[in-house]
Amino acid sequence: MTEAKNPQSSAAELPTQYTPGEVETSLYEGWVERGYFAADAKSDKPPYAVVIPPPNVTGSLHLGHAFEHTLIDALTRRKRMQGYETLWQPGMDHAGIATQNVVERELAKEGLSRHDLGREAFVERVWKWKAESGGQIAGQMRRLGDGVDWSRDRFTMDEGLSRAVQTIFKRLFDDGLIYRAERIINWCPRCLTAISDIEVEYQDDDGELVSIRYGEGEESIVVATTRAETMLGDTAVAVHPDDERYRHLVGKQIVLPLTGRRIPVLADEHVDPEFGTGAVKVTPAHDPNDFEIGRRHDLPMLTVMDEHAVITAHGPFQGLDRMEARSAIVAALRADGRIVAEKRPYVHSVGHCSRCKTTIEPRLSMQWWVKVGPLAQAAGDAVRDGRVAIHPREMESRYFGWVDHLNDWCISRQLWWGHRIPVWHGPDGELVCVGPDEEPPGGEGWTQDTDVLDTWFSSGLWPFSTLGWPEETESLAKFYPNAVMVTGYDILFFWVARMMMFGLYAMDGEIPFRTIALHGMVRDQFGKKMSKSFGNAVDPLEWMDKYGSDAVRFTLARGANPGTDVPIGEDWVQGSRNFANKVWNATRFALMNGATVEGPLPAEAELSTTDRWILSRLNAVVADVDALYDDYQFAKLSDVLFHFAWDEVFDWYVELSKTTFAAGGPAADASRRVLGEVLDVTLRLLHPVIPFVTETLWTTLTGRESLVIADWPAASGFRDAAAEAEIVKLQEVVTEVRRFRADQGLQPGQRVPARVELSGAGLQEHEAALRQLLRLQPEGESFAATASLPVAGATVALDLSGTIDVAAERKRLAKDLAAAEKEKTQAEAKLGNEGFLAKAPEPVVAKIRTRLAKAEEDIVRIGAQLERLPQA
RNA sequence: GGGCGCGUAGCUCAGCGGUAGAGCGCUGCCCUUACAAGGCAGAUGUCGGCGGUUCGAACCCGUCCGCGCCCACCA
Repeated sequence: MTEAKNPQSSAAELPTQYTPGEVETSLYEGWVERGYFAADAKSDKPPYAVVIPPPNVTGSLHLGHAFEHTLIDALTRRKRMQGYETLWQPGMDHAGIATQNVVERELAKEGLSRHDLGREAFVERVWKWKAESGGQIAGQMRRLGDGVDWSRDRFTMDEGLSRAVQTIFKRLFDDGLIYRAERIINWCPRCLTAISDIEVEYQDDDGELVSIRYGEGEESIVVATTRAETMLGDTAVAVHPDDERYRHLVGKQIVLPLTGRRIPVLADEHVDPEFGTGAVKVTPAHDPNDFEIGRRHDLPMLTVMDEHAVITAHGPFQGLDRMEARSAIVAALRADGRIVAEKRPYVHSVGHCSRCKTTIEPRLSMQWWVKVGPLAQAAGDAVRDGRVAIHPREMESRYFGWVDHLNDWCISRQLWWGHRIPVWHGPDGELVCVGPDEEPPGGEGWTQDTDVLDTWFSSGLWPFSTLGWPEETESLAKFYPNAVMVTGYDILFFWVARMMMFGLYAMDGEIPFRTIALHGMVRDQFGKKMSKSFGNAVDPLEWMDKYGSDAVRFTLARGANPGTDVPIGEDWVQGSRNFANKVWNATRFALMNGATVEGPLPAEAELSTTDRWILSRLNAVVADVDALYDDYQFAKLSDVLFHFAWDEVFDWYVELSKTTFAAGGPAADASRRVLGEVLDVTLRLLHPVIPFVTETLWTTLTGRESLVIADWPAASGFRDAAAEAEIVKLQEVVTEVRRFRADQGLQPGQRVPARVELSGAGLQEHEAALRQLLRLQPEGESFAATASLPVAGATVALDLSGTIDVAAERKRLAKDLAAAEKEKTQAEAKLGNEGFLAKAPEPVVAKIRTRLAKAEEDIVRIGAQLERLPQA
């Protein structure tokens, strides 16, 4: 064996199996300590910035986070290797209502409510929770290998970001884009707060549609409702203006049952005469449509429920919960003979609080609003004019559909956990919006608004608030706009659209990021949604402990087709672990055989065909992977790397190199350098997705400091089509002979005397390797060919000493013959088709001709082989 | 009611106009000195149905059936 340039001891350091364990943790801490992930705003390098979609501090990360982090980490690691000043901005979201609910549930276990503590103590308590949850999340991120700049860690409620919130609030307020108004809002009677339209989840519930007769005799009209309890607040009945049936009643007053109140019948365009009876009860204070009708007709707004959705209207129903009231009122109406029809069950769409699933109660309420018109217009335009690209493209329509038909955004929440609205109320109802450096108005009777802001208000500022805005920091100048926003399609409206609106507004029309790359949701191995209640949710830590972070990451990346959901099962993670182990062992082999990265690659003339083949393929793969990264095709690039590494490098190049190494000499030296090169580059290519195992192997292989700061491979442009074709041919010959051996029941290790004739295929160079791969002995003196296998112009004759299984061989050949004949028929049919010849492009026709020629050749060859077989 | 998308090997999914693919699973042989978390060989599909366009369709068009998601003020 030739002296290796690499210390032989390095291979001995590697055990025969890859065990991720604590290796991963210590590697990660080393990376952080050495400052690899720190982003320097003063750097001359071009910037590449991505913000983390800040996880809610409601607990710990799930597999969906691991997925998203894998993608962002891979992107940023590659860019860092490419020489960009890379910032992966970490941080977390206070997640107002979600976190408040979690802490309230914790309190409930102690038998306490937030009111027992009072606002200040409760908020204190939430901060304590935040510290715990935040610590847990940071730990998970480190375990995953997230290359974030921890020195820049932010929280949506930290001092700087609170300042950003106050600044933009003030600016919007002064621009007239934030206002206060009393409207029907979505009220959660459990969370006791207003929520925005998109925080309402609609689902089909079973209800009961009752038709109730209002008024008496001639002057009566039947209305239908699923919410009978709201009739207590009815202040009109509406019909369509053109509806002949009710024309005589319009303008009249009729008696509202159970109350004795007289309410008008009025005409309004909104009413659909086709629906139900064509008459609608109008409850302006408890239904958004009715509210609009009420506004148009100047109706009284009669509130009959309190914030808990308990009836407040005077009378027998007072104090009843809305659901109790519903049945009580229906019963009372039935007793009065006023129920003229009932439909049960009646399936209809009902809104629920997305946080606690309680049925939403539309409620008339004074709230703060953002006037989204101009902001949404700009957000839509930025995508329309191509300044921001949405990937995958199909998601654009969803974005436009939302941004272009947006109602004003209710931003106030009656919660305690969040950014307090910076407006002070004066004794006479004055409103003063207070900016960050301003003193709130003093004096008697001035109090700060008690509401807090919707949590998405602060996260909407994330791409620039994390960089120091409103200060004009170096970081802001360097890293805004971000390169890409990687996030789930489920929060396109909640978050992405808001960042677009606020980014463009606060940064004077500058977009927050150039590309929006939307990923799907992680699902279980059967494609089912993961959820705790369904019992199929997985703690990423569990799998990381069992199989390593790399395995989890690789599995997630392999499933990441743009915008589509990602199924993941434990078996698949196991498969990825196996891949990591394979890479591990291939590198061990290389080290044991003196593979090296030292010195220049041997000149082309010194390289064997095999070397040139693998280098040619390597360069093709580098180019492919680059293109796929630029298109956010994580699944495909992972697949390309998986197959290149395993099928081509490990199963063929490494196997072929064994012969070369055994022979020694300059060819072996050249191969050692090429193997070193191929592994070096392959490890670099794999590093962004599986950083840990690649780091361990690469530093051992190269003796250099770290792959994290290594250069990303550049395709050299070296390609050798002839070498590629030659190796493909060699693979054909080897596979064919192996197939024969398997069919003949030969044991894989059994040596067989053989005579090989490879010059016809131009494969002479590979005879030694071929003999090694096929376990073929020299023919010896008494050689008697009992089987002769012609393939691809080469012939391999084997001496099976008369033990050939004729039946098996006949079966195999018959099958091949049938395939060749089918092939011939198909090709002939094509070539006999004038339309095809006239219209098909030349390369296609040529391909068919080649196929036909090969099929004919095969038929002759196989026929001859069959003939040579002894009769059974 | 609108909009988007999906039905391809047992499972989960790629492919989106020129001989049907991957991973896992399955069958057989093998502990061949990097790796049994491995090697080699193999089996498996009327590409949801029906029409149409085309020399040629899993891929384009129409239609039907079955799913999923998003949006919408169905009393």
